[in-house]
Amino acid sequence: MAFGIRALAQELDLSITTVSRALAGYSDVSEVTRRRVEQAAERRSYRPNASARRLKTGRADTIGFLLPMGAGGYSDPFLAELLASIGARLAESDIDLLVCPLPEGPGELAAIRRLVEGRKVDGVILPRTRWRDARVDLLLALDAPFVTHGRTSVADAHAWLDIDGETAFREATERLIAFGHRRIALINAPGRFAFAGYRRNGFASAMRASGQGVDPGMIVEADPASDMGRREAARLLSLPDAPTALLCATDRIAIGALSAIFDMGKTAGRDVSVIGYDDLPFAANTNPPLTTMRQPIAAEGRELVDMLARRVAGAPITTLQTLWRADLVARRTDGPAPP
Amino acid sequence: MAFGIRALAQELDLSITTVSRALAGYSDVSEVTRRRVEQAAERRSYRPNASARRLKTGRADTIGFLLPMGAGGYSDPFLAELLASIGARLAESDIDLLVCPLPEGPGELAAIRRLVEGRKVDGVILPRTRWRDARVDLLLALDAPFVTHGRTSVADAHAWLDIDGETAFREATERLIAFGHRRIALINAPGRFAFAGYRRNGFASAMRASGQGVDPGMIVEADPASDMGRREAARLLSLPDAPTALLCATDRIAIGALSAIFDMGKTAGRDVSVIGYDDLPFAANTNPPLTTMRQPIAAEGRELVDMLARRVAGAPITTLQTLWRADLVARRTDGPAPP
DNA sequence: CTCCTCTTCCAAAACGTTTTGAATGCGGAC
DNA sequence: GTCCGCATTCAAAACGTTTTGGAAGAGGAG
Repeated sequence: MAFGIRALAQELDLSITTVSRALAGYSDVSEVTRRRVEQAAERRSYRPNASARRLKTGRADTIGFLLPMGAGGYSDPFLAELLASIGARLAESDIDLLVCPLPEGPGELAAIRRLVEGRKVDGVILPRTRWRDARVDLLLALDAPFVTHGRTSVADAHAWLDIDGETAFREATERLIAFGHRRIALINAPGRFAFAGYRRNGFASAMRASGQGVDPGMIVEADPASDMGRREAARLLSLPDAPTALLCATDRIAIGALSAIFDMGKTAGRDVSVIGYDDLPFAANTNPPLTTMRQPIAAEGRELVDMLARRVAGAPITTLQTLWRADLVARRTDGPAPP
Repeated sequence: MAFGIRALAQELDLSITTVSRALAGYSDVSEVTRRRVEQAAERRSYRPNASARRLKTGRADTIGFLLPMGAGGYSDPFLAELLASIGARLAESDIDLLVCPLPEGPGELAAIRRLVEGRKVDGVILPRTRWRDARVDLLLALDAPFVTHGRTSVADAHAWLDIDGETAFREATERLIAFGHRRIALINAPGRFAFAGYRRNGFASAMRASGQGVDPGMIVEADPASDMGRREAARLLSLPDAPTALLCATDRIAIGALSAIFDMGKTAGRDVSVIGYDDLPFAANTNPPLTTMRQPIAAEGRELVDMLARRVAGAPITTLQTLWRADLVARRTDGPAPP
């Protein structure tokens, strides 16, 4: 029913071929014809049927974003921002963005299969890698072009963009040590996430370098989506030899920690130092404003798209492994250790 | 190259027709054949080419989510959460989700055209309506099935789901009045958004009903994505006859207000009351925890999907106009007016 | 044996593009 | 007048499905 190329050709008394080639910009159609075709197409607001074009060309002109869904289904501000910047970049190049929610559990692999075996996308972006990641294994097995945000145990074998969490957390720890803190706790994200390992290593290496070993009791894990950050912070702070500084793997955990500190009648930055990670928009508006580490989320989204494009075009994997660094944003939740 | 239905049929020594019908569950293929086909399909992990199927059936089995991009490109937590719940609902029914970022400005209409004229989607969800909304006009003109989140000036003519902001803000204002507040300010969202009008009306009607008129100086607008909320709050609070309560159109604005109050050395809930709207995840973790109004975002996402499905199936528009209410979540940023 | 009804299968025609390979017409060179 | 090259156009064959309109065969009724 739609106004197709056939009707357009008929109206112009041209062949389908010529109309197609005129609009595609081939050189073997005369300037005057091209103009005529373009005007008619505009007038009728003709637009090629995407399915037909895809079927014929074999390209989907679409990429998939695998969106991990937490148990609560709650959205992750980091992912939202990454998604937004990916979308913005794609819009510049007329490529569509298919968002594929990955249910937690075994269903996630089926969802990926549907996407790539159905040829719905040319390539895939996978954020929030786990260290041992079955999704990555599957994508490798399917031979689908993809880029991850975050490294994995098989990082050599695929394209990735990552932020150097190890360095970032080492430096943040050194900062706290320089402030005179001796008992420092790390409230990490769950260990299955690849980034948690790096952040932990950075923390541990700075602690060891400073001469004080790592007290296993000072490293805990909390799910950023829940209020576990708050509870863990409260627990740590009421210990007999409580830490004077809390290094948090994410801003969401840090927010919870701030809340716990407030509840105890203490003041963040003076009684207890807190450092987060992500610099989410609301980090500047906590009370007091949160000291945190900033990763360039918008730039990451753009870079992921560009890397994926290069991968689809056949660039070798070894040229598509990028490590960026995060920068500390000093605000007011950290400072000298209390006497 | 992909393993198609043709190869599968050949391997089974059956016709393409039979394979297709076996997998589609038609009754005119014998049970034993069906089983054989299903097993082979499983073994070869055959999956119909989505483009071919779409071309043939005319359905895209995909819906579009129009994602408005703020100037900064920053993601909106409300939209992120809505998107997540829409995605989760769709996954249950094997429908894909195409996210279409709408650049601010005239380009937004072109993006919509690409989507629906290219037949990439069966229907569209449009959140964050403006009162006069060119996108809605376009969708109506294109005769595309769509559902909006939020009403518009032409709400009679399209399907929508909305939260009754007028009632919510009237009740919140009444609550503040009951607390003894006399000077109450509304920090609203920009007036172009449809919801801003309703919230303003609710506020104004409660103020009038209480006998105190509405002071135009006590209604200001702030872009939730920026730190204008903070600045406006600071300005209002340093006025000669400063308000004792700030009613904020969104939690993001409220966060900014809280921050301004903190900066002035005052305490929210005691010196100045603040009420937000959205109950975003971090609202429970502000200091002190934010009193706000909760809209059931996850349920809204599901309902939008279901409404759109009914619309695509041909349900009349008048049966697809739903108004839900928001509930106040009393926490600790509001209380009796100071003497 | 003929005729019908079921069950089970299939050939072929779409769907709306892109692309291949060739046809047409024209001007100029010989 | 013939031949060649160039510019322009087109018919037809895909792409991988779904669906239409039978056909073939078996079994039962008459």
